[in-house]
Amino acid sequence: MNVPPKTVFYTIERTIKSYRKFSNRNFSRVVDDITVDQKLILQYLNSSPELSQTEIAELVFKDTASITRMIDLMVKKDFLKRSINTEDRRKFKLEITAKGKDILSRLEPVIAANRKTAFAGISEEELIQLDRTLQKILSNIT
Amino acid sequence: MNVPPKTVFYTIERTIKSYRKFSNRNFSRVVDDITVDQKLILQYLNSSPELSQTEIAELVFKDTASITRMIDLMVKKDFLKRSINTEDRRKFKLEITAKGKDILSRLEPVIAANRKTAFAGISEEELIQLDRTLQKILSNIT
DNA sequence: CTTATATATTTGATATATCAATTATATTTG
DNA sequence: CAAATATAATTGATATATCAAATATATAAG
Repeated sequence: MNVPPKTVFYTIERTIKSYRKFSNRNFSRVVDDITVDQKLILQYLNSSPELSQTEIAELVFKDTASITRMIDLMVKKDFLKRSINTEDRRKFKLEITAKGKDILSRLEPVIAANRKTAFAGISEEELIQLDRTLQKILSNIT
Repeated sequence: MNVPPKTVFYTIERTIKSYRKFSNRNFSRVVDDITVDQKLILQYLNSSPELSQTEIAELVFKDTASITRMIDLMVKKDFLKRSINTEDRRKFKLEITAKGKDILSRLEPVIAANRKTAFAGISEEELIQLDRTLQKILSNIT
């Protein structure tokens, strides 16, 4: 017997983990060696190039230590270039490399296709409702 | 402008991460040094004492390598006892220690209170709908 | 200006996640 | 039965998560 109040978080967890795996699998068909989170960082930097590492950390719900290490790796893989920010020498300037931009453009259609597959047979209204319920939960616990 | 089809996974991720933090915070008021996942393993073993490590891994959506290490730790912390399973010598018998049982009993009310807080103002019907939508997404991607 | 405080990032320690390879034991098949 | 295959768990390598402490720079307060 499944009682949603007792199992909803279980289902949420399962959904997000499955989606991560699903996305990673599809990404790896098009691009080598990039994770969902690295792609997300590229996307954020692409639309807001002035983001600091701390701001990125907030956006992706990780702490700054994780971001430091992820960006180290992304620099090593030549997705990003890190240089000193002369405005505020505590920060860095993060730039997407040509390789990073290429990857991003090749991933865009995959991202769209992933969503389409995931939401097949689910109406816009139903997604709005899903979002609304999750927002309620969020505001209850934060 | 927030378009749920593009942001729902973001919200799902945020919700589950916040709930994890919220739970961990509340657990640590009652018990020292236990994580949400370790608690979950204790709960599963409590209701199904014959579970193998592989079965536990499936239940908590982790791989067997993670479970090996988590259980190592839980044995070290005296939450669990690991002994050879004479029926099938590839497996182990996992038993909850007295300390583990005590922890579990002290956490039960916290778990119930966590859910109550998280779901305040959300009807049973709404939770069922949430669950239903997530199940649809799951079946689309697996 | 100088001290105190705040902010941005890094580093170290420890836990967890994931993949691939390995070991030990069980089961199947020829 | 012996060889092949399958299953359970471990180990090693690498990435990530999290906390606390450290470092560097900026800003505020006296």
